Amino acid sequence: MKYFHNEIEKKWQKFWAENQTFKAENNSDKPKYYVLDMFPYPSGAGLHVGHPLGYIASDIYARYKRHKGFNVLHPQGYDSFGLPAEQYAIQTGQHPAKTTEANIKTYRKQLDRIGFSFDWSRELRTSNPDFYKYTQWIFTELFNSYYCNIDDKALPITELIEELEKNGNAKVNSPCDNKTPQITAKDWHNFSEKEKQAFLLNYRLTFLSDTTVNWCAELGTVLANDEIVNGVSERGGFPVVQKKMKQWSMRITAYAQRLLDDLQDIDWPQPIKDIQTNWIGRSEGAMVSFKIKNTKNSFKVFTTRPDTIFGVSFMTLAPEHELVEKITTPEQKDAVNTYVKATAKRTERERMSDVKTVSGCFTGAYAEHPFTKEPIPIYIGDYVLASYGTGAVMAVPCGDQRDYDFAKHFDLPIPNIFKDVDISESAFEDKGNTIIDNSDFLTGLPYKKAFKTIIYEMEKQHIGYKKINYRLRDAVFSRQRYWGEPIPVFYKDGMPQIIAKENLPLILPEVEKYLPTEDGKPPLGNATNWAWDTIKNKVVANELIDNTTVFPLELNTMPGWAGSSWYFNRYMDAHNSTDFAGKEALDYWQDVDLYIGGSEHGTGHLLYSRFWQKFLFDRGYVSKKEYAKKLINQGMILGESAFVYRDLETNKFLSKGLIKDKKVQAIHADVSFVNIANELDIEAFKNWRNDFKNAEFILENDKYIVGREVEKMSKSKYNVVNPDDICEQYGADALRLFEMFLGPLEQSKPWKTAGISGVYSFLKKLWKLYQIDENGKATISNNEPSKESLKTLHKTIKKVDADITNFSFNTSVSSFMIAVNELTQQKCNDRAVLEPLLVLISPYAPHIAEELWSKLGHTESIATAPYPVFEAKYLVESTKTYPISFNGKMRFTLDLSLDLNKEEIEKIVMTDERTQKQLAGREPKKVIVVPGKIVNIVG
RNA sequence: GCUCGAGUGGCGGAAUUGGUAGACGCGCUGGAUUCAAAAUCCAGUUCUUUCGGGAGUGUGGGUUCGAUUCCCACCUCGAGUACCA
Repeated sequence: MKYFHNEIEKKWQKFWAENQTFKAENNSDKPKYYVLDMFPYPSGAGLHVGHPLGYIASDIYARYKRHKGFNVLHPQGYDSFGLPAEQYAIQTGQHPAKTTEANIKTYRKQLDRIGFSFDWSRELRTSNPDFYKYTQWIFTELFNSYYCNIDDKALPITELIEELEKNGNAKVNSPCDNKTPQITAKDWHNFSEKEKQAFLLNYRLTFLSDTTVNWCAELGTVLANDEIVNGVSERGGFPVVQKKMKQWSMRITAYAQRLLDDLQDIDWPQPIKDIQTNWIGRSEGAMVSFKIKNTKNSFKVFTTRPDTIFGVSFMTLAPEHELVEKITTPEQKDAVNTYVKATAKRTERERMSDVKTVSGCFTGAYAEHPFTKEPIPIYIGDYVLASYGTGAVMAVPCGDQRDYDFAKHFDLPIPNIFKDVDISESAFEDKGNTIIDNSDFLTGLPYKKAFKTIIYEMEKQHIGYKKINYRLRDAVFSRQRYWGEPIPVFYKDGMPQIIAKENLPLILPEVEKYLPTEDGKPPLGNATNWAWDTIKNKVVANELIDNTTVFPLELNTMPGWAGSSWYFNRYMDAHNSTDFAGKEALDYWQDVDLYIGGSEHGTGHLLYSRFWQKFLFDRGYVSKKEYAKKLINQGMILGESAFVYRDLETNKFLSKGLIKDKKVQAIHADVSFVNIANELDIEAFKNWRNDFKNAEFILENDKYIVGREVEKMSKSKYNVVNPDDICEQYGADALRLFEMFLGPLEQSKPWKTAGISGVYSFLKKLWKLYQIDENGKATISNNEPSKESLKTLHKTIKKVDADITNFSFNTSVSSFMIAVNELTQQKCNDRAVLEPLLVLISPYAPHIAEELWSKLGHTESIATAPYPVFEAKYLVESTKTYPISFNGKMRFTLDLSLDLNKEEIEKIVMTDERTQKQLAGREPKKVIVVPGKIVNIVG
């Protein structure tokens, strides 16, 4: 009987679905194991061959763990809110829900063909009200919480209110302590309700504030820092400008230190940890106050080099700094105004592209040096960012290159405060062991000592204090879009109010237009009836609302990362209708044991989700402060684009070898028109697009040879390979094996369809090995297998088991090939070998394994079979490698078929040339030989 | 600029973490089978050679009896980040 992958695969996919083979129970005697993929955004283009790479790896692992006796949770769902569906809706008028639904159907069909062991009964979609009900609920919980720096955790806001009533905010240092004014209990009592609400916004973990945001006019929305790449929007590549807007933000900065510290506890790839560490950007330094001469004003600066304070020769404020207006002298007013306006106009991108141009303006004001009392001129300059530190710096030109350049440009003094250091060309930025000079009481001290001394002195004289600063910013949470979770907030007296849990979800309304309203409100502003209905009938039915002063509902929606910040908890109890997940389920599944997905989410999803988990942990809703123990980033599968070359003179297409030094235009040709030998199917190409219909080709050796280049797989490059086609032609098992065989999981690698013939012929050989007769039964013997066959089997068990543990799936595929070749040669047909082998292969190629398993007479799915145990005794047969330990290690390979005893092995080892070299004439005191393990020579 | 990561045949990539470099697959060459093709099977395939060998894991040094693996410097490529005081 021949191997027909199509029949087999369809049959078993149906079997698994009908028997719910992979449905996970929320309790079991078995230990739990949770394998999670980053769920896909269902785009209109469908899956290409690169997408399933991570899913295949996680599926192999999930199936492996089931064989190993674990109760495995392996769910899948869709991140179904997002911008592309909305943009498509704007263009075509199609409701995003409809296109999303259609896309999900395509995705599901494609995924099903690959034979994943997902528990689809737990499928979730972030755009589903059943799901976003809890996304909204978490938002309200964040709103109702503050970060307590004493307990170092989030607490209910009610506890803060109690404290304010008793003691004011003297004790509760908010993370935003720069801006929050100190109040007493009396102040609090004197506040009006509105003032109280406004004050609490300084503490809530999600809060409304006027912030400078990245505004993208083309997309009509604000963007978070991680949604901007090279100064333009990640999606679409549109320009982004800075703009002040009233926005919801998430106070992720409150968690900066814990997000940093807890990286130590999780087994995540080092690059991701590095990325997050850099993004959080912790730096230690000091906050220093400077008085402004002849006024009562003062301002603070943050510096990482307080030890260089005697090298300050000017101060620089960000052009947006609030003091600029107050301190600028009348003579400088015009110049300053011009400069401030000019910088405001520049986009982020322009600012970035000319970082070398020094610009700034003198304010006319002077600060007072806190120690020497000397006057220091105050400048403004756009190299100082309003959003970092205090938006002001003390400039030490001898110790900072930017200050140095600024000083040179404006001809300001550059006092040298480093001993024996030349600063005539550039600033000296090394800390090292430099000795501080010309610095009053710091003179003669090395960096570290000077740092400590100056902070001690500052704190003593109330000039400044030690301070840790983070680069991380609070995450802007509002989006002026339609296709996202509505923010569950209404406004009363201008102050935001939360919609209670029992009134959630706040359903996304239908709108006629997906564009902003005419008066510039977000798309939800088109749904006036929805807003009023929600308010009156549901939200505050018993409250009297002043229709004139209250705008009913928040019209912004949540950003794309809201749903993905907690979805992993929902899978644990996906159908719970009263809570985001039941306590029992949460306690049972705890956290994700293995998470697989792309590294491009390092500063987005992978950071935000850790933040939300910590918050849920603080408030007692989940039991783990990190949600994923281990993370693996799968690499990208790249496409191999094909190019045809149009001669710019004759307009004819030249075969690759004929280009020489002619001027040609390279044009992407669809890769499906090209065969293994890089020959183009000219007819197919002509019929492809109208403008190629009458194309003329100049051939070499009667063939048109295309050029090839490895690029990202994308529709516009016509290099996309569809997994459906591969499944049709070679089968899902071949696709799975091949994707793994392509190379290490975490590396990027090009896809070459030609290579799949290797794994395909492996599957055919495997099939042949079981000798299926005309009745569809395997020819199998129940005899004792040969020693060789047992050796092959156990060697393979050992290797594959180690491979899976190390996630090097590529080498196990090699091992399978070797095993099948050897067993074929040995003419092995023994049940005791062929059955365990099938279990080994089953995670990788589940369909063929199931089919052969059933042909061996089993009625249960192979998925429930236990993983075979490796027995060392079968490997110590012919040769064995012996490591020798003596000032290092040495390995020996001895032929054990000779059945050597201890003494004989010792003799061989001792007379060996390498041993003699190692001993270099010395006599060994003792030679320890442990057969099968180690040879130890004690010198 | 800073921070990571990687350089091994024609190609994708192995190498038990310091012990016979190039497993396995693709491709290529030759052969068997076939009227022929596909499919399948067998042999070969790092380079060089006067057939004894010699060289060889980006380059140059070092440690070691022994280095693709460890250390130092450099070159190239990739990723992240970008005026963060």
